[in-house]
Amino acid sequence: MNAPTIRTKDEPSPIAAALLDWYDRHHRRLPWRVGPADARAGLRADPYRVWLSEIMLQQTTVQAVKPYFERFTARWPTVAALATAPTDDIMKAWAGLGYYSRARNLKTCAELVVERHGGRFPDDLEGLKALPGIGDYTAAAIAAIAFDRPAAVVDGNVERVVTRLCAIATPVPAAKPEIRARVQALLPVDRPGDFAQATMDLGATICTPRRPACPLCPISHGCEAFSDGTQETFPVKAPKAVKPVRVGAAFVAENADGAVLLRKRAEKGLLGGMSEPPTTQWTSRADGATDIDAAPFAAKWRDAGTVTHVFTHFELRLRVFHARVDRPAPTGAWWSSREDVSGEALPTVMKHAIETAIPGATRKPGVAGGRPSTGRNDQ
DNA sequence: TACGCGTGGCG
DNA sequence: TCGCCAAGCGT
Repeated sequence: MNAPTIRTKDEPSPIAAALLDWYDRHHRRLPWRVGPADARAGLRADPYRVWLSEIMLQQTTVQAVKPYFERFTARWPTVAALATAPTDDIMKAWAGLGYYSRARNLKTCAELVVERHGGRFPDDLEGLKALPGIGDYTAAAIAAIAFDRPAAVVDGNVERVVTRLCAIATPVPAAKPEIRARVQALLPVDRPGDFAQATMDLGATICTPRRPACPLCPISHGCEAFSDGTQETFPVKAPKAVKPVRVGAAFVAENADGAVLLRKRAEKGLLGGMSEPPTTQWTSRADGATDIDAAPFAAKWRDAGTVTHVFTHFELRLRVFHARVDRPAPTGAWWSSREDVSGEALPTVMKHAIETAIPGATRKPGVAGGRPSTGRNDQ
């Protein structure tokens, strides 16, 4: 940190002033955002849209979130509308975005906002943090962006910007308290929401993990790491554990009409509440059950190939079998018609498994490029 | 504190 | 190709 500058109470620090000035000129335009000009005219973003976007953006890129955000807000324009939506509809709309506990919490949180808070989000950190799915970061982001509260917003971008700015060598996440204190000290009292978004924009576009564009950075003059030429060494991270490999099998059953047999996973845990074709248990043992013997019922199972999918903490190798069968769905399962499959709450890994067995099955039917209704894929 | 929890894009 | 990583939260 540079020598502290003497300034009057409400005057932003030179760093914050430079950052806000840069934000005024270079801010990103995003569907959930109110631009700096409107913000300074007193306009605030809709707390519902800020909340929804922040939940979607947890560990997820802006590019991936955009279409989901548009679909959600078009279908459920208010928190009250979302609160009354069937959980299954929300899970289906969330399918593909990942971290599905976010979708379950989304519904619960909307209900609580309606029941406990009359349909309005709390405007303080404590009230926000009491809601499911809202932690330190999201509470601060909503408080600052939607309610202009002087909250220190610390996400991965801010961690990177601040550890470089102040050359903080403590590994993250242990450095979190120190980072938060630095942010709080920099906070401009009159524009906390813009400051939060400015810091995140800087991290996303200039102060990037690799090859940061320091010559374009509005606060490089105050950056310790830049002056040392060590910017790419921050933030310091603890070494990560190796990923174990798990193996299993998925059984994609297709009937004469092209319907696919699906079942629902347990509500909690991995891919909780989502749908899938029947699979074996996934085991880290190399000799895990990947055989036809593990099929949910006897059929002429054909080995369709293997899907490899990397989760956060393990790698899954899923051997895929395919069969034409004509029988009622077992208890707890259902035949999902050709038209319905694309709209099911299928995680990406399960879509891939089904595609491996039946190319085109999870794409929307009736459009060019879809699988012809008479097409057979048996080899 | 450390782990469980998805997915897609990028160099 | 593949490891890294992206606006974290809950337990």
